[in-house]
Amino acid sequence: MLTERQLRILQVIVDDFIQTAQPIGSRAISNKQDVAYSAATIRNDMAELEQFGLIEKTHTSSGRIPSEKGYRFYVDHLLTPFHLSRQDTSAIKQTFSTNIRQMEEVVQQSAALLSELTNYTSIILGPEMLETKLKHIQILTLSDFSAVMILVTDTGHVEHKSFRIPDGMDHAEMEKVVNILNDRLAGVPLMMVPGRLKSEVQELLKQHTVHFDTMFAYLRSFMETEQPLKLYFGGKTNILMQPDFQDLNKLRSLYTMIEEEGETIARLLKGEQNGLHVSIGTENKLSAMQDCSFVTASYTADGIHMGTVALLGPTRMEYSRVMSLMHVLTNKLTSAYQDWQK
Amino acid sequence: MLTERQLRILQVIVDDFIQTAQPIGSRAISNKQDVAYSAATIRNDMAELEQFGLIEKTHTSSGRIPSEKGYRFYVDHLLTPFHLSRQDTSAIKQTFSTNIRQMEEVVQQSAALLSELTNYTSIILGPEMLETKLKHIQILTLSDFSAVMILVTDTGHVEHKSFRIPDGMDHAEMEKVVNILNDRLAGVPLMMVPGRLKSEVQELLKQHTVHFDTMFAYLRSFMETEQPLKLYFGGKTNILMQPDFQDLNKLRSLYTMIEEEGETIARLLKGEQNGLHVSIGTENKLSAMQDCSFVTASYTADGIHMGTVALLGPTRMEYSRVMSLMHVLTNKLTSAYQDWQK
DNA sequence: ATTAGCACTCGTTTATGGGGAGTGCTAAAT
DNA sequence: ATTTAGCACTCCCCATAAACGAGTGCTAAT
Repeated sequence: MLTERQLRILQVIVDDFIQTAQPIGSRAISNKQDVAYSAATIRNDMAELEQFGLIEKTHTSSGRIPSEKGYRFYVDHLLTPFHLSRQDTSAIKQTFSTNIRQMEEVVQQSAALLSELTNYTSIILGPEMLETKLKHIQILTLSDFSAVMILVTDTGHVEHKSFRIPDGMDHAEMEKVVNILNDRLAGVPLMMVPGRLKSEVQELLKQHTVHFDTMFAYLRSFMETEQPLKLYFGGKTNILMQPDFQDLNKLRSLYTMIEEEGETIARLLKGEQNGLHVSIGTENKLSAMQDCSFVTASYTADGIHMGTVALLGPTRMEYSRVMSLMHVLTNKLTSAYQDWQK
Repeated sequence: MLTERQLRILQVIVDDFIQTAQPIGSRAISNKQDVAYSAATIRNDMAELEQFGLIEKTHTSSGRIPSEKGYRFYVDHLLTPFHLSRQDTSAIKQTFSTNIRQMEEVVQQSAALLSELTNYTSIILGPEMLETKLKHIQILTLSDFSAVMILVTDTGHVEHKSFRIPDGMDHAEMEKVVNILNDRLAGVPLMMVPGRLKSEVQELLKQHTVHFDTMFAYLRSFMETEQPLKLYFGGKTNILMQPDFQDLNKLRSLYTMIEEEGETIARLLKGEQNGLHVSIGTENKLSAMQDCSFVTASYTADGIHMGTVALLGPTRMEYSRVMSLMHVLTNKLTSAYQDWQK
C-alpha cells in the first residue's frame, strides 16, 4: 500500500507535470513550498511509486513523469474538489444568460466556451432526435422545373432538399402529394418515418398520383438518408497547439482524426451516456487518441439522455478544472433544455 | 535574355523539383534522358539562371531549387499544354454524371473530387446569392411557446430559425405577420431584404400587430445576420501531408488558417472573379499561405460570376495538371449550373 | 525513519574531423 | 566561340568524442 506521503508526492508530480509538461526531480519536489521532506526521502518514495507503475522516467536519470496508470490513480483518488474561478463561472453564466431561441445555438456556444476556457478541443454531440417527431412537410415550387421540400420537426429542426419536378407534374398533383405526406407522416417520430413511408404512403401515392415512380424515389432518398449526427467542434486547433504534440506524425494523425473521423467520434459519444467519464491514453480505442485524454459528460432532459459533451486534451490534462467545468456545463445544458421545452 | 537551352533547363529543374521535392544538381540534369548537354554546360547556364533570380541554392554547394520567381516564370511561359489522364477525365465525368438535384451537393462533390485527384486542399466558394431572391416566408408553430420561421430563396436555399412566441400572441396575429412579410418581401433580392424590412415592413407591422416590439426584434436579428458565405473544403488534411511542411509551426499556422480564417479566405475568393489565377508564395496576402500556391478559377452562369474554385498546395505544385483539372471542372460546374436552372 | 553524501548514468551540448554532393573556375577540346 | 573535362573549394551531414549537468540509487550517518 501507498503511504500518505507517497500519495502526496504522486499528487505533486502529477500537478506539476500538468502545469509544466516537464519531468520533475526529487530536488524540485523537495523545494516546493508545501513539501517538507528532503530530496532523498522523496527519491525513496519515488522509487516505490515507480515500482507500482504510477510514475516513469523518460530515461535512466531524469525526473519522473506520471504514467498512464498514474493519471488514472490521480483521477480516481487524488482529485481535490475544485472550485471554479470567478472568471470561469461568470463566463459560463454569460453564455447561458441570453434568451434561448435555438437549442443548436446554445450547444454550439457551449462547445466554443468549453474549448476557450480550457484550450483543449471540445466536441459536443447535439440533442438526439430519437424522440423528435415530424411536425410538418411542405413543398415549395421554385420554378417550373424545380422545387424544394422542407421538413420541420417539433424541436424546430428544419431539413430541406431541392429537387427537379418530374416532367408534366402539375401543381394540383404536387399538392396532393403534400397532403398525403402530411396526413400520414405528421406527428410520426423521425426514426419511424422511413418505415411509415413504405408501409402507408407508398400505396396511397401509387393510387393518387401519376408520377409515382420518380416522386417516390425522391422521397426515399430524402427521408432515408440517415439523420446526420450533429457534432459540434470547438477549438479544433487548440489541441494541436499543446506542447505535448511535437511529433509531426502524431500531429498529422490527430488532425486527420478530427477532420475525418467524425462518424467514429459520434458513435463513441453516443455510447457514453452516464455521468462524467474519463478515458486516459490507451484506454481510448481510437489509435490517434492514444496520447490524449478524453472526458465525456452527458446531459439529459427529464432524465432521458439528450446529448454528450466531450473534451479532448493531452493526457496531461487539467483534470480537476475540466471535470468541474463539464459538470457545471452539462447541468446548465440540461436545465437550458428543460427551459426551452417549457 | 535567356537562351533556348536555359529555358529548357529551368523547365527541367522545376519539373523535377515538383516531383521529388529535392534540390537537383547539374550532373543529375545532364543524366536525364532528354538532356544532351554536359554537366559543366548546365552549370554555366544554372549560374546565369540564378543571376536572373529564377533558381536558388539551399546552401553554397547544393543543387538548385526553383525560386518563387522561377515558378512564376514557369507558370507564365513554360507550361506545356497538358492533357489529362484517362483516370482524371473519367473521374470528373462520373462526378457530374448523376442527375443534379441539389446544386450545393454538386459543389461539395467537386471540392471533394478536386482534392482527391490532386492531394491538395480544395476550397470552393458556393454560388453567390447576390442575385437570389426571397421566394417565400413561413412561420410554423411548434408548440404554444415556440415557432420556427423559414425562408426559402428562389435557388432552393432554405434558412430557418426557431424562436419563442411572444406571450399572448395568437395564431391570427402570427398569420397577419406572415402575410405582411410575404406581401412585402417575396421576390426581393436577399441583399435588399434588411433595407426593405426597415423601410416598408416596419410601419405596417406597427400598425397591424400588437406585439410589434418583440416580433420586429426577432425579424431583424434573423434577417440581418449576414448571409454566411458558403465555403466548401475538400481534403483539409491533404496539404498538411505534403513533405514540404516539415516545420511544426508552419503546420500549425496553416491549420489554424484553414480552420479559422474561413471568412478571410471567402473574401479572398470573392475577389477572384476572372478565369484562372495563380498566386505563388509571397504573392499571397495571408501570411500562413506564403509557402503555398493558391490557384483560383471562377465559374459562371450566363456570363455572370457564380462562385470560385480554389486549390491550396505547396509552391511546388503540379501546376500543369492542376490548371487543366480546374479548367475542366469550372466548365463542368458552369454547364451544370446552367442545366440546373434550365 | 529520515537525510546527507557521493558515485554513476545518460541526455544535451559543443567541438572535431572525415565523406560526399555540388559548385565555380580555368584550361583544353571541339 | 561553345562546349566540356578537370580540379580545388564549400558546406551540409554524420559519426565520434568530450565536457557538463540534472537526477538517480545506494550507503552511511543522524
